[in-house]
Amino acid sequence: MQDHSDTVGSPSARTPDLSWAPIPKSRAHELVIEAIEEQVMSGRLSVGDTLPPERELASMLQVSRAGVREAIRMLESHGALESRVGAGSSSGTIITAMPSIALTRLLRLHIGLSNFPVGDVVELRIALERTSAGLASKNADDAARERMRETIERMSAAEVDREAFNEADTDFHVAIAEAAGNRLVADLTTAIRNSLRTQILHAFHHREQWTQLRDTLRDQHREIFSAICDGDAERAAALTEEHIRYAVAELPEMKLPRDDGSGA
Amino acid sequence: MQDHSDTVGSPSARTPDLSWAPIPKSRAHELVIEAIEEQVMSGRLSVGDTLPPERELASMLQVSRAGVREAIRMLESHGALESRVGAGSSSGTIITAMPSIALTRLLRLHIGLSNFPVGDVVELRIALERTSAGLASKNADDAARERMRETIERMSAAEVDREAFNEADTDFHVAIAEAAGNRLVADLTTAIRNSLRTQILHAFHHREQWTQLRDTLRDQHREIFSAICDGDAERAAALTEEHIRYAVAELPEMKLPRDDGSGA
DNA sequence: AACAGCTATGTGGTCTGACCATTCAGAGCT
DNA sequence: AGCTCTGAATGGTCAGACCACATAGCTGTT
Repeated sequence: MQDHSDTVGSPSARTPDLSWAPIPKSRAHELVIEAIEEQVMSGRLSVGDTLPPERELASMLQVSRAGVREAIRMLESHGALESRVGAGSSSGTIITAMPSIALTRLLRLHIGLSNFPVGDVVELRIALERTSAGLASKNADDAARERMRETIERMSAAEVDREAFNEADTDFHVAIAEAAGNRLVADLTTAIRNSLRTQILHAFHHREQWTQLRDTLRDQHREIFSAICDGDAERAAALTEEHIRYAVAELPEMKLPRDDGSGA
Repeated sequence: MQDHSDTVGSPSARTPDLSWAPIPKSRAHELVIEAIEEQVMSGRLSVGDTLPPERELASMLQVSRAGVREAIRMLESHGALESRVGAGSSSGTIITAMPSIALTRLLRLHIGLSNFPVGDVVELRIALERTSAGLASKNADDAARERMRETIERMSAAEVDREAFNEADTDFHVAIAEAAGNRLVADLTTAIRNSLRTQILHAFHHREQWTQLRDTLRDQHREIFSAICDGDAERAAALTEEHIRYAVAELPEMKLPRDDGSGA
């Protein structure tokens, strides 16, 4: 933790620039977070390790247990921790690595707050999936290709309904992202997909006759799949962008953010 | 996401693969989060509004104040809330919209946990900034162009040191992202840049003679700037990718994540 | 009346201490 | 050996108190 006494500043400069205000972090839980983050950054704590028990951490850092718990909650909300009750080796608060869940919640929240228009999200999705498709064209192995093929098969099933189709659709894009070999991009792709899940499904249901749309989307998947198998990165990327733009254009209801508040 | 061991896996079948485990939400703070999120998603709460006081919320939801506070911390860590002490109108817990800070912390944390190799981050950065450059070529207004020009000027100053150069460098890329008119992409770009800030600076300092590198990078910025002013999206994107790849290649030290744990 | 200063009040921030619920390791019994 | 049961460790929750802080509004002076 840095001392917040660094008001120093350059004497000669006349307020040189902004620089984030060096807010005095007086809040206890932030100290705890800093302490934990320091351990993580220095490598003394890594995935799988367990934190000291809350009570112990509290006494070590000289804060109350509530403060420790608040810090743990914040880290947990970032997908960096997980708490398990009980005794023994598998209990306690352990360092984890589940950023995509955290990213999903974060994106969903801010989309809900209308900070991120759906159009912006779509643009990001295109950027990500172009990259994924390109990388997948080079890196995909047989198993990955099989996963993609399987989703297309599911999309082709005669009895497929909207939910199942959407699932298969999602799985196809996630499979590409994972095949690309870039965890970060894959996680972000998953997060975006999950953030928009409700709205996509909503749009699908507002589509009276969807069999034609379904077939078109499935065929586009086939083409993308083909390009990836051919190792044609450029074509895969272009087709992916085209596919996404087409889908968005065909599902205008997706842009309606406000729905009912009934969570599933 | 966690290990993708949870995905498919069973080739034979159905496995609706619902993803979301039916977690028994026994934890109190999760209920509180759901309650707040519901208000947000339904639009009853939006940016600027204030939440009921903690004590009141606690009694309304029939949980302890500690539970409420933990929920608030989690939302706060996502940049969706901010708490202020005191009385009167500007106090209390208010809904905010600061996703970029949250994204920064999240990325930094997971990069620290080695979940996201620097190479993956770079790939994402390229995807984002290609998009930004492309969009900026179409959307940039005079003010935005002026901001970019100013950063190039700062990079050209005779007395510029590594810190100042890095600041200007960052500002240039952020200016492009903002000029693109896509908040989400801009925030992510900022977050990535901030996440890597320490390591970039570290790499810069390990570079004995850096004047040549500095000039090259600055010239690349000039070219990108020129392409954007010309409205040449394709060229701007290509130059940006080239620029980033060049910088990464020239700063190999950036890939060393582990440092010493001694605070500066 | 206008202003300055003080106080009341409401808010988050923190701490303490207790108790509950869950889980596992190991003692003890069959 | 195998099973059962108990103890202990751990997170989950709660209640109540007090502190720090910032505004709103009252009070007193000019």
